Amino acid sequence: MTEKQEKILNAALTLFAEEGFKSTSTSKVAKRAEVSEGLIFRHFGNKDGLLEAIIQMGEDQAKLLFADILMETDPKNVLRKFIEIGLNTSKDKEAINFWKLQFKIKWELEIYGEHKIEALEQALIKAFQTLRYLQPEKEANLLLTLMDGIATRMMLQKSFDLEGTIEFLKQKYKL
Amino acid sequence: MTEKQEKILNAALTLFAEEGFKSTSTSKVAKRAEVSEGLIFRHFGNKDGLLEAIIQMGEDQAKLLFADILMETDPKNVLRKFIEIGLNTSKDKEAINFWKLQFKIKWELEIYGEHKIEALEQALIKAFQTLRYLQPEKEANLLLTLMDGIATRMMLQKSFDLEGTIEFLKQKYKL
Amino acid sequence: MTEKQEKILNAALTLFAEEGFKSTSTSKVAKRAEVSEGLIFRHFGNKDGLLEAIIQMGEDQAKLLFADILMETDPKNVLRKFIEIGLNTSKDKEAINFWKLQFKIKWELEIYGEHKIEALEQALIKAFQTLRYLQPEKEANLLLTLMDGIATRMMLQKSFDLEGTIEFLKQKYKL
Amino acid sequence: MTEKQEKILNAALTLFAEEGFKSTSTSKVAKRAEVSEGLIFRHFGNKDGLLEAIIQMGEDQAKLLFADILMETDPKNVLRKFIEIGLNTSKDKEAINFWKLQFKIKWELEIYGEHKIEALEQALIKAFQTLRYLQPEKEANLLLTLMDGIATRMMLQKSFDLEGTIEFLKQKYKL
DNA sequence: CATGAATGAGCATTCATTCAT
DNA sequence: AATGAATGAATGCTCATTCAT
Repeated sequence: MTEKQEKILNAALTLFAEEGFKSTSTSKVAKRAEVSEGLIFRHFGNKDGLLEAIIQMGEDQAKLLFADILMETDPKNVLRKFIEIGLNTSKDKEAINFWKLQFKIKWELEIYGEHKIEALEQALIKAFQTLRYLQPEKEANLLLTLMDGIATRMMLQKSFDLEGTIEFLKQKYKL
Repeated sequence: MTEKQEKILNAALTLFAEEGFKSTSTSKVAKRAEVSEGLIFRHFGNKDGLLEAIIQMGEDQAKLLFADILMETDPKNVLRKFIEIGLNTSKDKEAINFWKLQFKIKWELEIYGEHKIEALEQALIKAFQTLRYLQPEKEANLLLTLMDGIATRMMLQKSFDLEGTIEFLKQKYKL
Repeated sequence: MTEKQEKILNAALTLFAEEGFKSTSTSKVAKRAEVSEGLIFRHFGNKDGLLEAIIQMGEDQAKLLFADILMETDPKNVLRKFIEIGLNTSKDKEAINFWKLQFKIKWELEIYGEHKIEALEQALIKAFQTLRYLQPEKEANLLLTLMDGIATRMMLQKSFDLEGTIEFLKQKYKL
Repeated sequence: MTEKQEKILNAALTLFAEEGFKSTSTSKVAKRAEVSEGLIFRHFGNKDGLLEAIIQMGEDQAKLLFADILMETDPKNVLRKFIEIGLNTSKDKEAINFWKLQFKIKWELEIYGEHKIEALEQALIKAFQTLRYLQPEKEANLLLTLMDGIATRMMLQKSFDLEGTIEFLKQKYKL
């Protein structure tokens, strides 16, 4: 990965997250990356290729983020760490961009990357099992679904009380 | 509202919901509505005007939908009806399109129409109060947030078990 | 000529003079005339027909204006009145519009209405003859040409000293 | 300046001069320049940018043309050269286009580029002063105004006797 | 690897004009 | 006579992509 390739990816990540994929022209990306437009195509083939590279980059990042949870053995810690993902994200500008892009793409292209969260789902199920919840699969699913809602609010509703919501959640799950 | 105006609105609603606002060209709308492209601009001024008309149309529909909940006096019924919104929507093709569009636009334009759900929030708070929940505002907010998550899954994750999730929710709230 | 026909002609005259023929859309004319766009075509066939009607209207007005000069018998008065046309025009908003339109159209369509000034030319030639100028045709032509220049400046150059120029001209021709 | 850029400028100059700025579509320019339409916008930003480039090109040319007059020291030569500008122009197809465009734009956009002729005006005033004319400013102004008239006729009135008029003028100023 | 000129399809929008009422 | 809905071609401009250097 050359320096210019990275510049392109970073520029594209920011712009796609801010304005959406369709609305961001390759010329805008080139300008922000301070690179000739042709170079984007040399490296990534076409605009979709650029998007894929960014998504891939994101998945790697996500794996790293999730690894911390997956390695946790104490079920309460699993839940706590999962619930706190959003809180940690909200403090890191780059992380926000990454997640924003994930959701924007979900909606723009109507692709829900189920496989990305499979491992996470299993970890949550196991945690709920250990904690003797009656319907651990359903609990896990509901929590995952709720996290989609929290992400939605967190990124779109300016007045959303992220910390309060997370506090309330932890209380509910007795963490 | 002439016949052709309605054809335009319907075509646009479907296409915007399917492909997104930016990705849908006015010419595509015109073709689907079997109408000249110029007519769109005669009636709605510009593409944004068309979108606004659709959103307005949707809001009127939403008000009708919410009115049923707002008039409910029994707190358990308030919660049940609210939770079941998604279920009812999922059976009506037009309603799905409308809600899909709402979410797509949220993400594409990053606008969260908070005022639209204010009345609903108040109704939920009151319901939780009556049911003696300790933190009715937080409960209401969490439920609303969860509904955003359910909507996200319902519309993007093909394998999502909507009915199971709703059943589980009702059980949780003892409805 | 109905009332609405007149409203259309007046609106078109003003707009064509202000913005030019090509740049003025029929819809703008209709709006300013407070008339439906279709009516323009009912009455004048097409946009060119509207222009022709205005030009005709202008020619009638010009004939009236020139008649005063043509009926003059004293050669000095012929010259004076001719030279002072611009001065008189400059005080009448409607007249300015009319002349502006004439020149704009000249340049936009590259039509020089020679026949319109033939009678005037003859009157000037005769005046110069009577005043014993050596080359009355050339004198007449030069004066006519100069008037085109004066009109150009008067209508386009904001700082143009119309009165001074006319005074100077009268002095030159000993009027 | 690439070859295609020049082709665009030349095509645009001709077309704008022949049909006017507003009436000439960028697609027509592209076709005549045998170039893709997009290229016009890549090089000149937008249609106005193209016009500006042409005007700039013309102004450079005009400066060259005027320089010859401005450097002249003999007052009679100043006047003669000035009066003969039109004659020289009339023999150069490209020059005619340039001047035609200047006047068309004057009328289409109602801009009179006063600063362009200031130096020329000063040179004329000085010439008339040296020749002991009583009102050199007024003489200079009148001559400039007359030249606007000559240009108008020369370019719009097919039957205009340019050479005769200039001959007559030279005689009047005893050149 | 990197540039930037060049392309052609597509976009939102405007326009003159027609037609049913 | 008058309206306003409706059309289809054209307009200025943007975009993703290609290619010679």
